[in-house]
Amino acid sequence: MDALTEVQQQLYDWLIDYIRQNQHSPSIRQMMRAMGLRSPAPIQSRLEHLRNKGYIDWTEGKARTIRILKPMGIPILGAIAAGSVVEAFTDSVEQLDFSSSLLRPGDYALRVRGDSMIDALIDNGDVVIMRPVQDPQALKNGTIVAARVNGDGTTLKYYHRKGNQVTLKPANRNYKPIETPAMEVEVQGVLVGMWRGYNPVAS
Amino acid sequence: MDALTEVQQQLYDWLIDYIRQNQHSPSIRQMMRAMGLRSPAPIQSRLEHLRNKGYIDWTEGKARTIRILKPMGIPILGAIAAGSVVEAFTDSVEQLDFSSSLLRPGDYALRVRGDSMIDALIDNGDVVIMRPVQDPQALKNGTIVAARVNGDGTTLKYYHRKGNQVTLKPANRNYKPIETPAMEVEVQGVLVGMWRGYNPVAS
DNA sequence: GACTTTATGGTACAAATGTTCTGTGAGAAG
DNA sequence: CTTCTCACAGAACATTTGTACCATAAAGTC
Repeated sequence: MDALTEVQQQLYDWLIDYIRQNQHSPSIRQMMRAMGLRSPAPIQSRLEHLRNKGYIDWTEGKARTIRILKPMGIPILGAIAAGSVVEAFTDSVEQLDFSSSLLRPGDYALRVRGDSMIDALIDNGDVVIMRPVQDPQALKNGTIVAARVNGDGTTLKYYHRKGNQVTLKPANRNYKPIETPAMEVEVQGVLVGMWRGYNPVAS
Repeated sequence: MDALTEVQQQLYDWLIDYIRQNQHSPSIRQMMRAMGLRSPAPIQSRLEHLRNKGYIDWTEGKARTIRILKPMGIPILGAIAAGSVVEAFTDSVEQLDFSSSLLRPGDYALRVRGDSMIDALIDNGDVVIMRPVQDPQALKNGTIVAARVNGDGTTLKYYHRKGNQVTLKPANRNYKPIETPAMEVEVQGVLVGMWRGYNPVAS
């Protein structure tokens, strides 16, 4: 990714902020005013530079169609020590992207009920993000899947297959694995992510 | 939230899909063509209905400025049993929202290093989403915070305060709590969420 | 100095676009 | 039946808006 000049960076930062707040891109004359300019031409020029450098894109001739190509999300500022006190904030620019790369169309979420996956650090109340499987044959052993056995109900388990025998293992010693023919198992999705929300105002 | 007529629902669904894919709202004539109409007036009418019912909003007179008011995200299809096989998919319409309500401007993420929060089900490599604290005095005991002690480094710990004494407790018996005067503790954020990504193609 | 890139101001134009108005018709509610 | 709401077509208009062109100037590069 090419570097930006100062004014290009200013416009780019403002653009991202505007789109985040308003859910749509501004018009060129809006950017003109925001940058303190009195002509649309400089904005046009900066936008073309931003496009040439791969930061943005838009549909030519159409109003307010600028797209941010770099993933949007919240910045991962650095690493935090959960062991001993070691690391401080850095100026890392890694981004946690919720919009495009992590989630795909078709993904869905499930709220976890129960504690059978507790050893996999998935708790009751957590939200798991699942992705439908196109090719059940390509499923790797050890992946966590949402599977329905015998039309009964959907459970979250480790998936293990040996020949035509499938074992669904919970991550909790108090529960027993389910062993059944592959025919009986309908894999509804593989685990791609997990979200746990905290309420900061709790006592 | 008021109910929608069939054509209104169609337009609304198409709108959400379009905005999700293109990062900007379509024009009225685009919607017209997508709905198979030959006049912009019906779209105008449907949009006003959607606005009156609280689903969308836009800036009058400006092109492509429609905003979706209902949170966007991926649908939470239901609950999944992690204990025993109990629940099936439902037609729940709850949404896991990554764009507006869960995350706020100013939020940032940190990648967790170490295992001191393992008993809180936060693992090495997880990404925690933190929110800056406006009023450190209002911090409740028991919340998980990113705190810097004595200018040393930032750690993720449970926050407990008693008078002017602050205790930062790890969620791992192998580590000891840090006890220090409140003066020495700089709380950089409270935990509002946690994300763990899985790679479905792993063996 | 000559040349290129970038930044800026000003103006102009065609296309895109939101909006309004008129008229017609279907269906539900009273 | 009357009334109301909603849906659709067609046309027209004013504004917004992307784009192009011309000219000036500052800064860096050769």
